[in-house]
Amino acid sequence: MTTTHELSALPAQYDPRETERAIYERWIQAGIFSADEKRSRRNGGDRDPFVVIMPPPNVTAVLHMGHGLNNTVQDVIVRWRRMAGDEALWVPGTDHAGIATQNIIERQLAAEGKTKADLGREAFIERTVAFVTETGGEILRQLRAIGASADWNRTAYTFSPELSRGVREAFVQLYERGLIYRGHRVIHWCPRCMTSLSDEEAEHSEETGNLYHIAYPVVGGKEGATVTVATTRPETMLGDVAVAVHPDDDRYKGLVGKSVLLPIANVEIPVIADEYVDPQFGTGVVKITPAHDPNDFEVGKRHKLPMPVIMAADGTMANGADAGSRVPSDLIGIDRFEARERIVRALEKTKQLTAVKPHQHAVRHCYRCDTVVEPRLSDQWFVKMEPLAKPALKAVRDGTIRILPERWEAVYVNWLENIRDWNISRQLWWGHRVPVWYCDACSCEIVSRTEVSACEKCGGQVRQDDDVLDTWFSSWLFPISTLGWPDKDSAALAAFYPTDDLITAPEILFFWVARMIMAGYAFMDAPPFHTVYLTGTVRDMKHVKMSKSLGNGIDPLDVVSSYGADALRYTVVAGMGMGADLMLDPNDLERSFAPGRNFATKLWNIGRFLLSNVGTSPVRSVDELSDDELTLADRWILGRLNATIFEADAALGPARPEKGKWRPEERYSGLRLSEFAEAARRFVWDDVADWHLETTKGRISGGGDDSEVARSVLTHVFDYALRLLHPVMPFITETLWQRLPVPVAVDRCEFLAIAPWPLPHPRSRAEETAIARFDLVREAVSAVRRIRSDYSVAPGKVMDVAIQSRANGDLFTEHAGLIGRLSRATVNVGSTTAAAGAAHAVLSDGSEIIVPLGGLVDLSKECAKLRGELTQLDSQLDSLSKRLQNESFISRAPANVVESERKKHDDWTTRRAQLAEKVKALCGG
RNA sequence: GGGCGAGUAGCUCAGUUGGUUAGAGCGCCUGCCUUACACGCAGGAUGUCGGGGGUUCGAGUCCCUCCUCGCCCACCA
Repeated sequence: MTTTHELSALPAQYDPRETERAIYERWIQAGIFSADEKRSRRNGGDRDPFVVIMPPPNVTAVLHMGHGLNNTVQDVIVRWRRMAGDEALWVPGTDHAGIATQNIIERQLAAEGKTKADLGREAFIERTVAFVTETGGEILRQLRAIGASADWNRTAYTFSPELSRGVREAFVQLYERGLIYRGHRVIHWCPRCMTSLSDEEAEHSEETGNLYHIAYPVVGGKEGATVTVATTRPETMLGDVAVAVHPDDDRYKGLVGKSVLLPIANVEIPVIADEYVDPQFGTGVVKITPAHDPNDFEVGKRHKLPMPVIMAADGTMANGADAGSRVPSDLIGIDRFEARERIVRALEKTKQLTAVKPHQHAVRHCYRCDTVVEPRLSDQWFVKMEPLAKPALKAVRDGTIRILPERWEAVYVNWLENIRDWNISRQLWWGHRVPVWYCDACSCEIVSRTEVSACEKCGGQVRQDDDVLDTWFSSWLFPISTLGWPDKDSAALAAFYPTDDLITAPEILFFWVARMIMAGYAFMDAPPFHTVYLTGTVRDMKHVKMSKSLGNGIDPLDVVSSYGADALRYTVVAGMGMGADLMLDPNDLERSFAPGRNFATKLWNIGRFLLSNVGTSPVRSVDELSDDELTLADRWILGRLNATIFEADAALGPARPEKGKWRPEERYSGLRLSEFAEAARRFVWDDVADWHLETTKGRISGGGDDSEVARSVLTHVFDYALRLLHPVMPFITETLWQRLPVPVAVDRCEFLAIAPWPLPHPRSRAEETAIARFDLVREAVSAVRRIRSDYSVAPGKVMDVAIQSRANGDLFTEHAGLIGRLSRATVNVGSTTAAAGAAHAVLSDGSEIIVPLGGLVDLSKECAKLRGELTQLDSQLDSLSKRLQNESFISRAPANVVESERKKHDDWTTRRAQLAEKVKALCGG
């Protein structure tokens, strides 16, 4: 793209579809999203690096509003820093998503009437690779449509050879440090996905089930003696190896040491005493099923009990290890829930089911397929988390890392303080294979960074562990592995690690964010980032989370094609408080995205005005303009621009902690994107478009020196407005900026996307008075307009207006023409006496607006209005007087507050007198 | 069961350390196609700031309590 001006006029209507794709293409070709290691200060360059790692979406994902929101926020921040002169890097990527992807392929196979076993492991993986290769890049392509300025040359994939190397390195390092071990214990098992899950992957949900009371006969006791246990999962009773009571429970003291007969399985099991039992709950007797309940497993270990497995991997009943023939033949192969029914019925028949009570309890479900998970005894690989958690906890406590919004810090701390070991092995085919080899000949175990083909000790055959690693075991390395780790000499790692902000959804605070922090300290001895920003959730108008399955989703690409990416981005950014949920109506996209679309159109039309009025020939630089060349309106808008730049910077920054750690006063500041967007919108719409632009209308066409001043100021102001808005609305601002008249003698870069972020103008000193004085002019205009509206004076009729002002007569005299033009009136400034039959208004400086209505209007209306005002003023004045007579107030309130209240009292008193006089003159009495 | 958050205009939400007459967008009402813009312009209405109590000269803001929603965590079978 060239910087020469487009001489053709802008089309009347902005068509995002026509422009967005082309502009994005030019950005890519210019390479402005590519970060250069050598320019990073850490590598001897002259720019601060600013790095954001994109939360990698699943390779199989399709873009939804959640991605839209999250990636827009990231892009706004990255674009802001890029313009601010940082070496900005946004690393994109995807996640191979073990369970999720495998499920999709399995579903495809099922549709073909096949299972993964039919294919075998190798063919299954080949097929999955083919699928991922074909469809995997789709979501990243979609992100380009919303303007994501990521460095696509660095696109990462958790299952790529490079990142896989990091996964192995991490595993081996942790193993060598004794932080990875194989454990035999009860874990969460999804019978549908046929794999183990981590604690985090087994989600709780409150459900009403039943608490079944079952009587177990006491062996050798009195005829008919029983103990009654309570359970929510009767089918697990076949795996019972004991019943337990509390050691101090007098009810059952005599029973401990005796045996009971387990119904159906017909095995004798002991009664034991264990502190774990709560005498208050249920019957005070607990059945102990070590292989199918984590607590019972602990009890079982303490009492050295056998641990029979009575369920197969798919959740059907089976006699597994140590089960003997506990499961009767008619239950074998029966699904666990069906088996529950059957067992309950059988117990009813034998009168051993003594009660069924509804019971609220938390049931865990698989986070991928929602199947109820089954606690199951098995061998898994675990990461010992406590040593890893320590530095991660310290980092947030001491301000090395901050989490926004603040409240999530407590959640984070709570999780880390109660951290439990992480089950990282999955019984899947799709994922990084556990890098452990076994030699059966000498029964040794080899953990290796490279492939092992023969036993190191005996040269015998080896076989690799069948399991793969949890997907999160690769994504927790993302901030380091995408930058080249474990390659210690990686230029990218040196230039860009630690990164800066991490922007993601709170759902993965534990899955991903906390673990990345742990990995950062474990492998780099440094935090991965200094700021975690957790966005809200996108919901529909009933506050239900948007999801494809519920059919209440919005496809961001629909929004892009209807209203443009900028409309989507602005709406999302402006509508979202920090960490707050965003409500959008999937049934009314037009209304939902109106704020963004309307604003984009507004910008477009300002651009059209500029092009047709200011033209395209170079303008003077504002820096050359002297104060006396500028009109009051010019000085006002330049002042407002300065204020807006300050507001924008205050809302967004600081970009990084000034002294390495967040100091208390800066810790929760910045990243208030909606405030930033709102400040920019107010400036463009309320100030530039509604006021300043209107004041230039007579000037530009007038020719001469002032015409040049007006062209210059308006161009400058719009230029800077486009810069401020570019991070939020990159496409339309770039389009308009490319056509802006270039200031004389000012170099400018090729793209707005890399144009310097606005700095406050040096002219700022005199601005405060200019702002106050022009505000009075605006007040006068509004007052006249209100009178016109209140009295229904026809829009076409030019009204005669008199302004009386003691303090600012010169101001109004000077601007009488402007005030008249903006309010459609002929304005005279002087000492006209209040005429009967005229409407009045008082400005904040005490100046009076008088509009003779020439009998057009019923005066009683004006009088009623004035009397109402008077009454209101009286009551306000009354409470203010009381306050000022209150000695506590005078003595305890800060002096400046008291002073301003006094001044207010004086002002109001004057106003009251004027008003009363007016009422008397106009309405008599 | 533990912890956290929210309740402000019809809707979605701002309201920094307590201090002018509580704001914005959308919606609504009135009038306007005023040659950049009807996706617009001008004007307007609407709030016992969830209820109650307290601290204070002063509370939407701080404290207590209650009510209503939401979220996170949790091995009571």
